[in-house]
Amino acid sequence: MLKLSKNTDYAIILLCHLGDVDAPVSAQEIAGNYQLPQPMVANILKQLGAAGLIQSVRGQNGGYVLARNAESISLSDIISVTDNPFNLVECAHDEELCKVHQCCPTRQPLVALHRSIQRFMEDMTLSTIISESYFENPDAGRTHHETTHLS
Amino acid sequence: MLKLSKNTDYAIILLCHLGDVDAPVSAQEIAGNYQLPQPMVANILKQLGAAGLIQSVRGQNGGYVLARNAESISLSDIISVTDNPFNLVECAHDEELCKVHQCCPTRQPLVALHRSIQRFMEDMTLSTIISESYFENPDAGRTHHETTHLS
DNA sequence: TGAAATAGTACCAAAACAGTACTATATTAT
DNA sequence: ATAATATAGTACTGTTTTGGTACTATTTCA
Repeated sequence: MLKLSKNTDYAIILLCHLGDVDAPVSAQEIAGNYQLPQPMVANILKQLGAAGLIQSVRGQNGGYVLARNAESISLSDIISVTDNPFNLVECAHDEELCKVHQCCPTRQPLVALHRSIQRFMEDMTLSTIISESYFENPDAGRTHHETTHLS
Repeated sequence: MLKLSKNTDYAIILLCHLGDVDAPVSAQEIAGNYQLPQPMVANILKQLGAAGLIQSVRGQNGGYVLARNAESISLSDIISVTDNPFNLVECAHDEELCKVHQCCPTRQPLVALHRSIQRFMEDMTLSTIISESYFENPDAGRTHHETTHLS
């Protein structure tokens, strides 16, 4: 249906939060903060940790921290963890999969679209996302998430 | 999962075929030509007809023809018929839907990505798709779909 | 009048998504 | 030590979407 999964949607929120805080943040804390289902948040953080995007700190007062700086984490990185590998059309990566191996009219232009999206996602880094978000708003302090309403 | 539905995938193939032929083409004919499931092809053609992208000719020797010229049919038009309305994120069109109406970090950049994809799909017309496809290959005649193999 | 085509609608199985549950292990505060 | 708090790993479940089918009615032409 050409839309991002909740996993990805949430992952971006989580990572933005982590990118904005220095101390380890727990799943519970984030889930509470953004009113997201705690088990899902925990799951996603686990995945992001396993993928090496964030680093886990176990034990009491533990949580997660970004494993690299926000400039080096791209939207593409995130999506490849939380969504299945991005493939606008099956044959985009593996031409063998093309059933219509006669004269497939779709491949050329759709692969172009695929690449275009891919590039956008690679260029869009977490730091860009954070700077474009409302975290940086003058009247929205780090802990006052109620202050700004999206228009 | 951020991929095109089979419906859309097939629809593009069907429309390319129609754009390449003048006389009405039946669902059966296309399904046979591209080895696609006939009922699905029929379904998709019905939808495209209802949406006004193609025109139906009923009765024996009937079929479908493009309702407008291929320049005026965009990938966006096609997808809006065969996929659910394109929404990379729920809040892209309807901000009210945003659950995290506190300080949603995702909205700005994801709406940007959404718009970028949207524009690409609006600019990509059926005639462009056809001209980029292999229909126009010198050695691939209109009815010889076997001649070219995608590499 | 029968064959071939679309029109409309409804249905079904399999896959993906969204979300949950449970057990084990690590760390720290007391 | 040990209880509390956290991640790690894994497996499960209900709902939605997708992919595909079936059936009946209607139109048109030979």
